[in-house]
Parts: sequence; C-alpha cells; structure tokens
Amino acid sequence: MKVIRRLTGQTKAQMEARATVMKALAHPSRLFIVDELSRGERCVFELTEMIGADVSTVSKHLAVLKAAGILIDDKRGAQVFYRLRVPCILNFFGCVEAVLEEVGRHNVSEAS
Amino acid sequence: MKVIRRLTGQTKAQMEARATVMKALAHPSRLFIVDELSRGERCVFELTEMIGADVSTVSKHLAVLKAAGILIDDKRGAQVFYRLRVPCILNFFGCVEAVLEEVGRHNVSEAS
DNA sequence: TCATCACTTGGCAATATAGCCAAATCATAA
DNA sequence: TTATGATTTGGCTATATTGCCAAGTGATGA
Repeated sequence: MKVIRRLTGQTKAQMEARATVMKALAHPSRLFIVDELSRGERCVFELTEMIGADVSTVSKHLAVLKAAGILIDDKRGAQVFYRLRVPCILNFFGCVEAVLEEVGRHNVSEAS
Repeated sequence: MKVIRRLTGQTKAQMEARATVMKALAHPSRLFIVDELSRGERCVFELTEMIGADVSTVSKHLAVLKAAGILIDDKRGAQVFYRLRVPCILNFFGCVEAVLEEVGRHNVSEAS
C-alpha cells in the first residue's frame, strides 16, 4: 500500500510543536539573546543594555524563549540570570548562514 | 579595551537576516513542506492535497519559503515543482526535537 | 519600615501574519 | 481560439505579535 503523508493527527501535532520553537527564534532581538548567551549567562539588565529596548520588552522576549524551552532562568537575589538550556541551538546558525549565502549569491548573479 | 556586543549596525543586520529565515520556518504548514520536500520535489497540487488548505494558501507559504532562500521552484509546463535549496535545513530538526524533549521531560517531572 | 533596584505583568495601539474567496496568468489540449 | 488545469495574486477579515508605558512584585539596604 502507498502511504501518503498528511498534515493531520500526529504529524500536525509534531509540526506545531516544532513551529513553537522556531517562532521563539524568529525575532532579531531573540536571536541576539541566544547568540549572546552562547558566551555565558547574562542578567536581564545586561541584555537590555545591549539590545537598547525597554526592559519590559526584553523581559517578554526572554519569557518567550523560556516558554519554548530554549532558556533557563536562575534567580539570584534581585537579579535573574538566563542561560541556554540546549546549546545545540547554536548549530542552527551554520545552516541559516548557508541559506543567507545562497541568497546573496543568487541576488548578485541575477541582479534582481 | 572591553568590547561590548550591541544589537546595532552589522550585528543588527545579521540578526534581522537570520530572523527572516527563521520566520519562514516558523509555521506548521511550512515545516511540513520542508519535511516533505526532504523526500524529493513536489508540485503545488501534491502539497495542497497533503496539507488540506486552500491552494492559494499553500502557494503563499511556498512563496515565503522561496523568498527566504529555502526553496527553489522549477516550472515544468503548467506545474511548478519545489525542492529544498539548502538540504542542511534538515539538521535543524534534530536540535528542535532535543528542545522539545527537554520541555517534555520538564513538564512531566514538574507536573506544571 | 521605607526607598530603591531588578524584573515581570497588564494594557493598549501599531503592525504583521494567516487563510479564504475571487480574479488573473500561463501553458496545453481541443 | 476557446476551454481547462495549475498556480499566483489581490483583497479582505480575523488573529497574533511587538513594543512602549505604567503598575505590580520581590529582594536588599538604609
């Protein structure tokens, strides 16, 4: 029998779960946070300074990443330090850069 | 001197470029498409059947993936076949699944 | 206890995304 | 040329996301 893959049931649930993680990573500030945390933990204030947005905005970005399972928070006194929960997240960017290089190559050669 | 990373200039542009790629992947149907195309090229109609949405909706998802540099389209007669431009996209999912497993483990053990 | 620092949460307006239908293209067959 | 099948595009509404300000919470120090 021929098996036809469909976006239903288990497949659908799996793709929705993956999309949650991808969505959490689909924002410049959040990508910056992940990149920065690859160098070690940082508190909210440090990240806020670097990003240059309101601290409430940064706090919400961190909450999104945490909800997706990408970050862990560690409250120490009045400060909250965040770090990567799953460091392999960084492997993403090698491929993302490869895509971007392809795009660049294409745009140059076609002068679109 | 101490170098402080900031989300400005080149860094900002880089993160925005990455976010474009991640955003393109941040949707269940588009993730399904990428997964399906890892098995070989497919035309719009085939994908539409599998996804079960309007063909115009699927066409727009494909346009998003193409614009991000993830897919290539190949017009043959009246049909358009899509395939992955950068197969390493698939490496993503190993890590995404690792995140999801962590999340699962956490939720079970904490019974949140 | 009160003030302050570090952060989170609520609320809101601006913007972006998703999905459907209808209409437009474009290739091919009659 | 006309009809048909495959796909894209325009337009519109519903929904989601973003980012700021203001207010709330919690720890620490005076």
